[in-house]
Amino acid sequence: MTSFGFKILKRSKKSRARLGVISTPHGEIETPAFVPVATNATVRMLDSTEIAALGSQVLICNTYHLHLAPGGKLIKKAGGLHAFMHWNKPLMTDSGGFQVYSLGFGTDHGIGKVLKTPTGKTIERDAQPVNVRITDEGVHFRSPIDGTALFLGPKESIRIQEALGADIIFAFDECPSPVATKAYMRESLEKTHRWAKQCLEARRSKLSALYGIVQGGKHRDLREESARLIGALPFEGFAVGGEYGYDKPTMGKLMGWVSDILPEEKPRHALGIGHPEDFAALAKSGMDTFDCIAPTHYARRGVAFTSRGRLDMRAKRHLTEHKALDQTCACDVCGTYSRSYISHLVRKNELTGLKLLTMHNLHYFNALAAHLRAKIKNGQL
RNA sequence: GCGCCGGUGGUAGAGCGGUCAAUUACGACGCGCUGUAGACGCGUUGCCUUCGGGCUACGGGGGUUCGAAUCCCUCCCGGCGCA
Repeated sequence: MTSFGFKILKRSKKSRARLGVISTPHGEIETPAFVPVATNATVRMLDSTEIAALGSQVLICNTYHLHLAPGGKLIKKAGGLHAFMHWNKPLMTDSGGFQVYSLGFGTDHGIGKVLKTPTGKTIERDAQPVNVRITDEGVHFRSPIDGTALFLGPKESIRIQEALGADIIFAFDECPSPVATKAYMRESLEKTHRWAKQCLEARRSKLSALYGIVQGGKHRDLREESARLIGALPFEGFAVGGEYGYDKPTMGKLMGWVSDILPEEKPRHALGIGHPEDFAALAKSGMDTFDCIAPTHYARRGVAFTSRGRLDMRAKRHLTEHKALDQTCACDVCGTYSRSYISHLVRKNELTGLKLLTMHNLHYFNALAAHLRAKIKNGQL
């Protein structure tokens, strides 16, 4: 069994981009890599064999959700997450830090972590979400499904993640809201930093590589401070979380500033960013892996990502188009089925339609990442 | 032929004298979604509009009433029962 490692094969002369390989006990990840999201130990609509066939190298599952059901203990008894879901390639688990936001202020304000239009809302220092209580020690959750109470702090998150046994696990952080004031951000950041150290102390095994998380919102000073502090801790890799400003250029710049501070020889993961138009910016700002729900989430809403942009397959016009979803795509779905057929399935709420879109989108995202690697290799990025 | 029940917007199906252009669901159309609570959420869905409102509508016709999708008469159509 190989242990964790990261090798940089090539550094771009034009940007911070690098071509690399992450080694894990369950195999290698060629980077930059896109990481599909498998929250409940499944990429929705697909089984593990199908996921692998679409070119996915690594998945990210969720500590909060898997702890609620079926529970870390059960999964451990099943032989760990890999055996449980029959996925023998690399796995990551998110720490539950995102749920601090998504089930907290995110739900309260009805917004995601990327804000395109101002909401007029702000979160002042010491404010608390409705269904989540954030304390210095950790976070008290209440499941939106059945009200189950769950406390997650750095120690709890690490315990659960070690029981799940992913190859890469993440420190427990607070993902702050994009509408938080800087005063709130400052305090949140200090919490995240304390928790990062506590996560390192809580580790019992080195079977899983532990990534520290840089926060700081859209504030350059906070981001840099966070990168210096987290980057100096003995994590095997690093992640950047939270929001990165309203526009893409800002995101690229902020990511780049963080990259410049983080230790160069360790891998970097961008948490929850990765629409197709973000890929190049992520790689150029020095990110090695990044996960995003976009391909799977949008597929279940009937949207295909293609080389010519998003296609809403619910639109009637696709019903009469007998060509492939994306004529330049090499995936089985595009090689087999027509837009017309897929549109028909989606419009009739047939799950097969959503499945086909999930497959295509995942292939598309994975191919996009492969293309990125090729460009770095050829000195084009 | 007699008796009973029923005919409402794209569909199903509420309403049963004013607050009804008509609840609701589905459908249709549009918008949103970036470490997934969510095969989801939001909006529009008779026609016209200077956005104040105006017009035409609840099988057809006629009546009662200040006022009818709602009550009465009649015709047409459907279901059930008896001949």
